[in-house]
Amino acid sequence: MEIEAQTGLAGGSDRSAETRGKILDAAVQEFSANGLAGARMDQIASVAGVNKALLYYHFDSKENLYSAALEMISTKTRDATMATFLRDASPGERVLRSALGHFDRILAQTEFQSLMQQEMMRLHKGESGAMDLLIKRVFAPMLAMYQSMVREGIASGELIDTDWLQIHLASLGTNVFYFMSSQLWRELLPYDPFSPEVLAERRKTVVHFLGLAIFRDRERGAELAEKVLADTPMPEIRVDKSPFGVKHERKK
Amino acid sequence: MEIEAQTGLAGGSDRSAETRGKILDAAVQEFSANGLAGARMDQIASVAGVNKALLYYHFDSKENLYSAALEMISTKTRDATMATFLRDASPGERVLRSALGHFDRILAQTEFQSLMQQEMMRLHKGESGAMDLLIKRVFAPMLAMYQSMVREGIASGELIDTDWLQIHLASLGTNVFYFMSSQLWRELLPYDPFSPEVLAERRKTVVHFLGLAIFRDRERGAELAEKVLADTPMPEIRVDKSPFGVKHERKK
DNA sequence: TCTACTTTACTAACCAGTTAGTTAAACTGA
DNA sequence: TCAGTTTAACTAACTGGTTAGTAAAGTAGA
Repeated sequence: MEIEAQTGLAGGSDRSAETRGKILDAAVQEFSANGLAGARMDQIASVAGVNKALLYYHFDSKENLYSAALEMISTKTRDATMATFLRDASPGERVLRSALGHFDRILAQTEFQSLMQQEMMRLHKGESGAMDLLIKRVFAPMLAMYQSMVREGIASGELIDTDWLQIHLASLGTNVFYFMSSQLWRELLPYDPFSPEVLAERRKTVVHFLGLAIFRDRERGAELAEKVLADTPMPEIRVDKSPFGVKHERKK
Repeated sequence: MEIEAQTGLAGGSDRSAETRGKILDAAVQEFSANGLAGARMDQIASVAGVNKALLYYHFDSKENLYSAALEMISTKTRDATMATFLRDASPGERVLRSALGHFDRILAQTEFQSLMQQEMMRLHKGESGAMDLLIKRVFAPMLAMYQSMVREGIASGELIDTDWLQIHLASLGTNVFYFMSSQLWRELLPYDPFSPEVLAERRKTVVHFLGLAIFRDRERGAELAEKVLADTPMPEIRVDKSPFGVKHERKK
């Protein structure tokens, strides 16, 4: 028995696995750009270079394909994140590293963030969809690890004595908010908030600020921030920035 | 000449103004719950208690109605926010107050936040829509005021010397992220993250954390946080929490 | 000969927007 | 003061474009 068959519903050959991969990639693109309702099955088929009927052959429905795409990208993201937590370093340093990793991951791959935002809004409306699974398999383990990391840091006296969730929210929230509102900053700030230079500066500021905010000894926080930044280069920014996805408009 | 006629497109009688108000309220509800694409004109009409054609009589199109609804609620929010900035207090205290005010505003009225989130995603896709106007009339003045407030605080030595934008992002980001992911926390945390007690605790933590993070003198930050919290009671939480909006499903 | 895939043509639903008409209040002039 | 006229506010029923999903028959490779 093979190891796959997690996401797809049909067949199991090499060829079909490859095709499913192409479809999933196209689906991630289309869904992250247009949302579940806004995405067009024809567009996904066209980008994947296959016939529309094939989407229904492999994944039974639009929702099914959506779930599969969501699961694929989430698993990827989880594995990348968990790696940060497991480094050999003090809890405080790992908190800084994970904040930086989060920043870089959003930079390098917008799709996950975009899909999550949409999924949050769907969850709000009670259309849980594929989220239940993700919560158990992706978010719960990540959060548990984060929690024990921060608690360890508080217990050892390295970090200030505050709610561990607050540190988590402050780290992630700042990044998510910045990228979420990116187009707003573009209009509001007198400089381009997504030029490589400005991004590098933001990255620094995020980590330094966190260093000043959460460490008992602010000087140590600043030093660690410096160290973490020094050995983590900023990822390449993808060039396909703004026009990401295709608009679908009704004709008049 | 009358003062109104800003949002609506037709007539100007008392009766029509009242009807337009009802339609706009219904529209805010439906659009914030379902997004521009997901909202149903039939549903808005039904909630407003009028015929669908009347929506087209008063506002020419779905997009037009959307813009009008967005503008109405944004103006409301801006006025509430500006009030915080203008209090007679030190810059640092006003920063704390505005963070708390932001938290409370999201609590008391989810619609604005929800609409903004959606509008951010549309902006990303280049469908700027009504946002250009809002940026000039709502966000630009708020941001300018915030910036000078923080800079004043840094200049006087009250606040740490960091990018003013970082303080802004950290304050707002934490709140936005918490409420955006509310349903996720509901599943992940061992307690209800939206019970009045937990919310009160979050509110405290947010302000205290900011006090510790941005003030040169941490003790002063803690004291000011205490003071600000003491004279700002938490708003009532609306009871119509989770099921906000109506789902639209295709029939099989 | 089976699995993976294509092609073409279709349907059923959905939903923004329109049309053609109704109601009632306000205005007009003799 | 009231019949006649206009106009703003509103409705019921329909139209037409769009799109998820299906059906059925066929092709290519291993």
